[in-house]
Amino acid sequence: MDLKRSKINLLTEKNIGSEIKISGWVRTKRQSKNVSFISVNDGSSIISLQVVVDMNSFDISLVDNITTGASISVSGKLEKSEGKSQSFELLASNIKILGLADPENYPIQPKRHSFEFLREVAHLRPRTNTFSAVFRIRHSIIYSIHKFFNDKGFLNIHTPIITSSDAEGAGEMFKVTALDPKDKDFNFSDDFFSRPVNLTVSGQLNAELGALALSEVYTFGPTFRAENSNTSKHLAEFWMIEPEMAFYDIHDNMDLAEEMLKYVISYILENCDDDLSFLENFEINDEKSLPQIQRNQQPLRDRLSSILGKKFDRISYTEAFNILRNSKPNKKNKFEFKVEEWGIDFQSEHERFLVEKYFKNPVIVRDYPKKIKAFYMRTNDDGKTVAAMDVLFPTVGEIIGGSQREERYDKLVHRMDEMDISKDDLSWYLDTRKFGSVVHSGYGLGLERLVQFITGMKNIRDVIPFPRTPGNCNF
RNA sequence: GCCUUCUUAGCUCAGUUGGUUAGAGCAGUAGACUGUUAAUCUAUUGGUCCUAGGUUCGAGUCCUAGAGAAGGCGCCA
Repeated sequence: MDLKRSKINLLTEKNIGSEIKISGWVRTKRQSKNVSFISVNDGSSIISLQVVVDMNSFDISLVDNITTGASISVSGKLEKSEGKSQSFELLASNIKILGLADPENYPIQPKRHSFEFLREVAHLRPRTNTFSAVFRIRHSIIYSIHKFFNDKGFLNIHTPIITSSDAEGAGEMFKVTALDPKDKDFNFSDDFFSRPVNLTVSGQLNAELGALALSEVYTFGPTFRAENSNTSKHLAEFWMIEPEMAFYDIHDNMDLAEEMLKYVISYILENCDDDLSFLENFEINDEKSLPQIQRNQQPLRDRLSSILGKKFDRISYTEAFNILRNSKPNKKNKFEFKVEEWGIDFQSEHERFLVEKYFKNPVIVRDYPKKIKAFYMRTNDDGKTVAAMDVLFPTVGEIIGGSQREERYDKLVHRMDEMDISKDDLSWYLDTRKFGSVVHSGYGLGLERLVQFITGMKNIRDVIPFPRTPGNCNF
């Protein structure tokens, strides 16, 4: 009677007839006089195992204590199920309660909760079907990204989380100090690093150093932005994948981005079908209360498959600008921000028009006006644009932002002067352009936005275990 | 940061033009039930109507301020 624990996702009809043991958390219990049914889930998949308890063979008080949320360990024989919703079930011969869950206080009930409520109990929400599905898919996305790059010969490098550079212009930074900022003698020279330091807003500049020695590298780490952004697409702490490749121009860069996104999506379609199918049905039910126009036009898995079918549309900023300027909504003043002058930054309503209405396909826009882009992007021959590219996806918008980097020392210095960026602080960065500089490119992919797109979750706070947003740093 | 909306039982919500003891479903509790699938049936506990002021004979409902949340926008990934 010393059975090894089986994981529920690995049980198949082949195990019918054998003695097994499982452990997990009770989802629901359905009890009648002679028999009790307990759904147990161990997080290994969306599927719970039905445990059948013959009430005549067990102490009633033991079964009474098995409530939603309790953890139990059950051994017995796996049998063909008489019920409709599963092909096999576990006939309990031995039940051990591992941990009670007081039903008066356990917040997760076998019913629909709002996502807002579940955010308040984020420590327990992985015990729900939706969140366990999202987190399993999140894991598989992360795994497939590592696999994609590994198979292509990229090296994963860790770039610093605490950084002294603040010149990247990627947003407001969180200051890091070991001192008491309220101290009136506060002085950075007395601080741990003897200088002001921040949490990283991007690993890119460091990753470039790696690429200019190791050819193809990528970072995959946490990123921190102290922007007061209150939207369903922004987090103060999120995870970013930043590949950086020597000898890649902007077109190689776009090819890689498209190949990677398609690889990950097809990996998830192949390996996470149970979870995707659960989320797909959830979304369909959820959207029943919405008017037709606000619903998704296609079920989740069809949306993902349709990304794989076609090449992403690729256009220059100028082409996109002309499409937008001549578009119906622009002529009829339906856009909140009218498209009139070349050089404007596109608003999310413009991006959505391109992706969801005009092309009905992911779109890569490249060659943006240099005025609206960062100093490190390579200036094009026209002198007005830079070799930047944004990958725009339906629903989540900008999922990737990248560029070919300015590898020419003089031009880079010129841009830094123009934009008033300290050459002293970035002398190490400039060194790579002094010594053996080469054409190179890279991009940043927001992990959570990709998870959002793949799972169909509407709020980014529901695709990361413990979201950090303005005014919210619980757990 | 800006705009809009919301906050009623543990959860999800209803609550009429301001009118008496504030309602439902689920959960909980007690019981019933020969195999259930968010089981079902019967009974039942549970309320600082977000907070503080104000208007009124009377406020869950109207007004002001504050707190929290959601959606949209900006910033971006």
